[in-house]
Amino acid sequence: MTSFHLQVTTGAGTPIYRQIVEQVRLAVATGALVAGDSMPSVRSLAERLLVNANTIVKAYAELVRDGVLESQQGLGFFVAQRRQIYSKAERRRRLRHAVDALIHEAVFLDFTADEVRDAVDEKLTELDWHAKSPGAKA
Amino acid sequence: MTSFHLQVTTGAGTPIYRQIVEQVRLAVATGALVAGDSMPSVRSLAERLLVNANTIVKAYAELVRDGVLESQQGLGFFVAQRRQIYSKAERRRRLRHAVDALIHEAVFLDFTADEVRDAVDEKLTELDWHAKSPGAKA
Amino acid sequence: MTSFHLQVTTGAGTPIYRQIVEQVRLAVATGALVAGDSMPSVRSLAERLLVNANTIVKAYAELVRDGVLESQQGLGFFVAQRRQIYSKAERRRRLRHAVDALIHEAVFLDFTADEVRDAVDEKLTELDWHAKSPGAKA
Amino acid sequence: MTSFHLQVTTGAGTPIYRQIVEQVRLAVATGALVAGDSMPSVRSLAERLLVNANTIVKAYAELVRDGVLESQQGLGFFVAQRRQIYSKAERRRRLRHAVDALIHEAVFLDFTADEVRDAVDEKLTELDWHAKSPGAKA
DNA sequence: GTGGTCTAGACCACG
DNA sequence: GTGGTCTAGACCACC
Repeated sequence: MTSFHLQVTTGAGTPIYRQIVEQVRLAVATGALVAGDSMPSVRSLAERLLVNANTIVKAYAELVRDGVLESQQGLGFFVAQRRQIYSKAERRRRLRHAVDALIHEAVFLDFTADEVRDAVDEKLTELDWHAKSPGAKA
Repeated sequence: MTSFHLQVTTGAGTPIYRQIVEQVRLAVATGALVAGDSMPSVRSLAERLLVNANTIVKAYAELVRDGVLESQQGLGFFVAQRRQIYSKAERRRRLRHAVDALIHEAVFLDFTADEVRDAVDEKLTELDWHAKSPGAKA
Repeated sequence: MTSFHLQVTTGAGTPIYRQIVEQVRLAVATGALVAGDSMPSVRSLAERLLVNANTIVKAYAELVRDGVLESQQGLGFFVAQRRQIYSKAERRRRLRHAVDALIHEAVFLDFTADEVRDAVDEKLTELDWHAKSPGAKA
Repeated sequence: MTSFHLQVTTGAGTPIYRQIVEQVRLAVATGALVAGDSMPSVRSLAERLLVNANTIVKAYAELVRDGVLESQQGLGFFVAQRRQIYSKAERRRRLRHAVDALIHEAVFLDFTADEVRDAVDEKLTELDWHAKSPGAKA
């Protein structure tokens, strides 16, 4: 049970289960969590974050569906081997969807197109992330 | 559910939701309701006062906006401790957050930085959206 | 709202939400439901089947994730254009998983390998289904 | 929750769960409990009788197996109306059901009939499992 | 102890 | 009215 940092803010717009999903995904992407690591149990995490156990169940279920976690009955959840479960078309579709969400928020916040581009660039260079991971191929 | 007295008179000049707002405010001001007290549920109060549930929703919403009440998803409304309003850097924070969400999804889907940039550019030019609306102020 | 037949049996081993998912998938596969058809509302279906609304929510959510349905906020759920969202590897993985489930049940029921083969053949010829649908390609 | 009398004596020869089973059976037989009556929840009864919750679970499970009680997920246990035991063709029915599940998934994943047959064969030969275990009887 | 399914019923955002 | 998120707490299957 690698106790990586996990934190949720209630009252914010984003649902709690979504925050958990995002943070776990990020932790896996950055290597804070690696394949085989065990996740905190549904109940213990619910207590730690002061949320209902079913909220954790929902978050873990989504991560399982997306191939990020795997469940072992009676043992708990574990970080899965990284694999690309989506078809090329579906991946493009999802990227477009994510871009739309960003633009939607930016429009709502009244930013300009250039400000959006800058913000994206800034984040990309900050991560210094250019190429695909070699082993990943749908 | 501290059952403080609450009473509305229909047919009077003042809207029902305003009467509720005023009475709750008064109750808080006088100490009849203190921080942490739970309010009657929207439905139960609607039944008790023989008014439409949306009327209660409207009254509670105004009290939340004014920081008098707080809502806890799935539990109900509670008398608030204090209130805080954010703005200013909040806008910037939310843009960064939206960008993060996009990048995380892109990383998860195993796209490259350039593919992300292209997808964003594509969407921006598609919308042909360059400048802030004149009346908007950063 | 094409009122195709939908029926659940409580007390059986299979969860209610799973039964719903299967039946909707089958209806789409057989053409009983076609792209654009609207699904019964969460609430109405919950009443009709005498189950909790959240059970329907869970079933519909899974169908959305699998690309079978699409949700339009405030309007309801609709049958989506058929598309293959999974990568080739993931499809093989899922087929293997489905085969494992069958074998597991057959072993548990103490059938022979040939009996399993026959049962599969019987069903396949019954459906007279040989080739991929032309337009489907990940 | 018809609060019929229920009492256990520890230290006696008969196991606690058997005492509970007998008393519930008797209550049903004498009409102290009638069809539809709800039973005390597992946890509450465990607390009331000062025994472990699993003991109650065991007693209730036996009563369910015997058709005395019925369980309604999320609601609790209720005195059953009647009972029915299945077998015989049930085995065949369950195999067909399992096959159907496989075929549905395969159709959904857009595999061909031959691909399904191959996948099944592959798994069967992998297990090198041909015959029934000698002691088993259809 | 673990996860999984289900019920009941709350508020929320959207149309 | 629609779907969506959340809480609370029940039983179930597995280890």
